[in-house]
Amino acid sequence: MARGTRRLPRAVRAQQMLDAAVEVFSRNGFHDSSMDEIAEAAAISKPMLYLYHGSKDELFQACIMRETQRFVQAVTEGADPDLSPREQLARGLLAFFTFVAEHRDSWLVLYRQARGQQPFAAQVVTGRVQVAQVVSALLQRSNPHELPADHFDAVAFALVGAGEALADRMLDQPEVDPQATAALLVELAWHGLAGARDRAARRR
Amino acid sequence: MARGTRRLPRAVRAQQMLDAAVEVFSRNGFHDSSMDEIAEAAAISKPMLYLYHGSKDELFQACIMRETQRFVQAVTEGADPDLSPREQLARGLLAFFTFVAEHRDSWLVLYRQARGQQPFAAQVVTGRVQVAQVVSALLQRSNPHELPADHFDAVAFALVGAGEALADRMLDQPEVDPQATAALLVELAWHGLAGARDRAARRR
Amino acid sequence: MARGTRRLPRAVRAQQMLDAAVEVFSRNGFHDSSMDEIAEAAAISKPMLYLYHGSKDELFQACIMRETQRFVQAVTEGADPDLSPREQLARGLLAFFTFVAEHRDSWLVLYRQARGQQPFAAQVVTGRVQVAQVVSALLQRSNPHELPADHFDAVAFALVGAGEALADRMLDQPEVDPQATAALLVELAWHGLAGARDRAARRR
Amino acid sequence: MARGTRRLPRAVRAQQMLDAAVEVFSRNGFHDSSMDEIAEAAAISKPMLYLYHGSKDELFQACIMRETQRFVQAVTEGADPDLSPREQLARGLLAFFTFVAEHRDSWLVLYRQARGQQPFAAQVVTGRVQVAQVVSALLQRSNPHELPADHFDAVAFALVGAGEALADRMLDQPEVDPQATAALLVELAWHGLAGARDRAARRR
DNA sequence: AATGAATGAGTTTTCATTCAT
DNA sequence: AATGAATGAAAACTCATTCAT
Repeated sequence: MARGTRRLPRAVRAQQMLDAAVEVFSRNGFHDSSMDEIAEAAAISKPMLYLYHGSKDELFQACIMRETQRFVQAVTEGADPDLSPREQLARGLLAFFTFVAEHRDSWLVLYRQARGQQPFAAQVVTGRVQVAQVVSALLQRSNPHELPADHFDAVAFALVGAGEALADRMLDQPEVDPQATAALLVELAWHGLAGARDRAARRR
Repeated sequence: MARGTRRLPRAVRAQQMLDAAVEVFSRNGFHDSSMDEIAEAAAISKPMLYLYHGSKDELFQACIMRETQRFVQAVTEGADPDLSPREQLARGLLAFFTFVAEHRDSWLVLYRQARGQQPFAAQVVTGRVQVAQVVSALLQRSNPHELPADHFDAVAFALVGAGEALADRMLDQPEVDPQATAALLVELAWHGLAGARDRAARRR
Repeated sequence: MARGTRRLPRAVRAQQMLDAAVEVFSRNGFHDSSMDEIAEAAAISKPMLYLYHGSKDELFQACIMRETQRFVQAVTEGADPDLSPREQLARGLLAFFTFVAEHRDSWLVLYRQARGQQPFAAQVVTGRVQVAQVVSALLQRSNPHELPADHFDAVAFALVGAGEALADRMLDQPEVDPQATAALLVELAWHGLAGARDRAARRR
Repeated sequence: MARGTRRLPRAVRAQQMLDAAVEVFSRNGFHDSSMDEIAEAAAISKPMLYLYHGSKDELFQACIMRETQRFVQAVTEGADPDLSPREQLARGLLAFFTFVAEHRDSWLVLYRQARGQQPFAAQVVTGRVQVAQVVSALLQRSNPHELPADHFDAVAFALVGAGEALADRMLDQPEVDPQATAALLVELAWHGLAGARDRAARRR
């Protein structure tokens, strides 16, 4: 307070470093990113990186955590427990695809880089499992029939994988938009190919 | 240290080395696997690795190519164009999940390691796209309705992603068997959650 | 192990390294000098060598360039265009032999090591050709007769070779001094053996 | 000639290997020539190289010795003690330049490669000194004046150096022929630049 | 007599990481 | 608070040399 405007220097600095780190990591991968390069991208000296983030591993950790959090927040934001499960899924997926489209780097760090790097993969996998569990619960609520919970877990996993693949595809094909992708996946989840066929038939 | 049989013919040695390399790469990742470690795992000296495979990159390449070929062969083997699309998909998926269950390392190298490593990712992605196209063609044949090809491409990608995720899950949960996983995914593809519900209802 | 002064400014350190490198290269030759040995001779760590000079090749390059420059400067220093060609040559040769006597290592690196090493030989040869051309011009000016320029080029080359050989001999025979060697070569250049003979006759 | 021509016993084989070795060494230098490459150039297996020549060093030694001997023989061949010293020198130089022109590789191995390589340089230097002594004796006989032997030694060295430089130049300029080069150097030795000038004057 | 198979010992090079100021 | 200077440790890669057949 005494310094008024110099209120959050540390925190801001730390964020700037993370920005640079995420950018570099997503571009070159974990191992092919040197601390030198990251320091340069952040326009600070290497000792500063170490002072703020401890080590390369911890820095990568910090990246993962921040991006995970952003990701979770973006997807959770519009959640509304009063909506139907299907509508909840639809909104979540739309948020997801939108996030990926707008935060390429975040997504690539999480999905491409972190998953293959031994000490960090577990963390990402855990996150994925949690998302799957939320989806599973959603599906169970929408299908109050006598099916084992395990069935819905599996389906949820499949949906998550499908979402990831479509996100990946979207990154390669700029003409595909998040809206359409989300709609497709919801339909696929609810009615499978049959749904698409029927929908097409109805349209006629 | 009893190095097994010495003086093997080239072809055999080359395979031994690939076996060791796949094992080590799948365990540690590309960068955290040293040529020393691989040489030791193969029970040969490092120069042999270089003599037979040129460089670490080329060795990894060779791993990817061999495992890709094995993978493609396993999944393609039972293909029968006379069957219905659904049946073809069912068989392909069964072969796929069986392969993953029986060749953990192959799958991990391809799915986890190669996809994140800059110079090799393209190759794996290409393979994935090809698989998706085959699936897309299959789906189109089974749904002779007025839907754009692009729709089926997207659905095919989603299926591929779903398959990968379920394969991943299977590796963590030994009680899940390939048969059930394949059945689940076919059902999901054809009828979505509705399918599962109806099936459950019918069962009652 | 009392590493002399630590934490020197860049420029000074870079020179220290070149000093050590020239010494080691001149002693062992390019290939038989390891970066380890050079680092030790420079009393610094290997990474410093790479940080300051890029690679072994570049380090050798840097040595050649610095020593070439020193050499050229030493030989050119006393040049005076107003003097007679013969006097100019005499001074140049004296400077040359003096330089060699006082900078053994410089000379050996340039003359012995660099000339045989494939990527660097060209550079040294080029320098030699330039020196020969200067000498050739000098000779032409002192012999305004109808002889083709090519003749003087050849003679200049011969003189350069003679100078190198005498320099080499001087290094093996400490009692031979630069002064006498330079005088000998000038005389030889101007009058050949006849000159020596006549001079001897005159002396009688 | 199924196996007919497989007569060539040890000696011939050994020579073939030396041929290959000289060619490779002169092309790449000592260190950048691998035993693999030499074996391949000689169209035999590596163990044969070792069987016949012991080690890389010994092989290089053998090359130097054979080429030195060829060189000495070529230059000595036309020697005739009854001729005048000047004529003897002229013949020797002609033989020398002719040899260099016709045996590029031999010369390059001796002059360029061997002189810089630590364990072998001494041998080449010794040969050079011996040649210089022969020349020195020649010069003394042709100048029966009161000059110290040491003077002639120095002049002889200068001549040797001049010869080497002109040989080097000749290799780069194919239009220069041995005959002219030898004549030039003899004239230079006997009368220096004055000789050339007078000769030019006489021609007019 | 000849060779394909194999390796020990080294080299250059690159980082993540820490001093000293 | 910030950084230029410095390094320990390890990795990829090569090559002269030797077995075992």
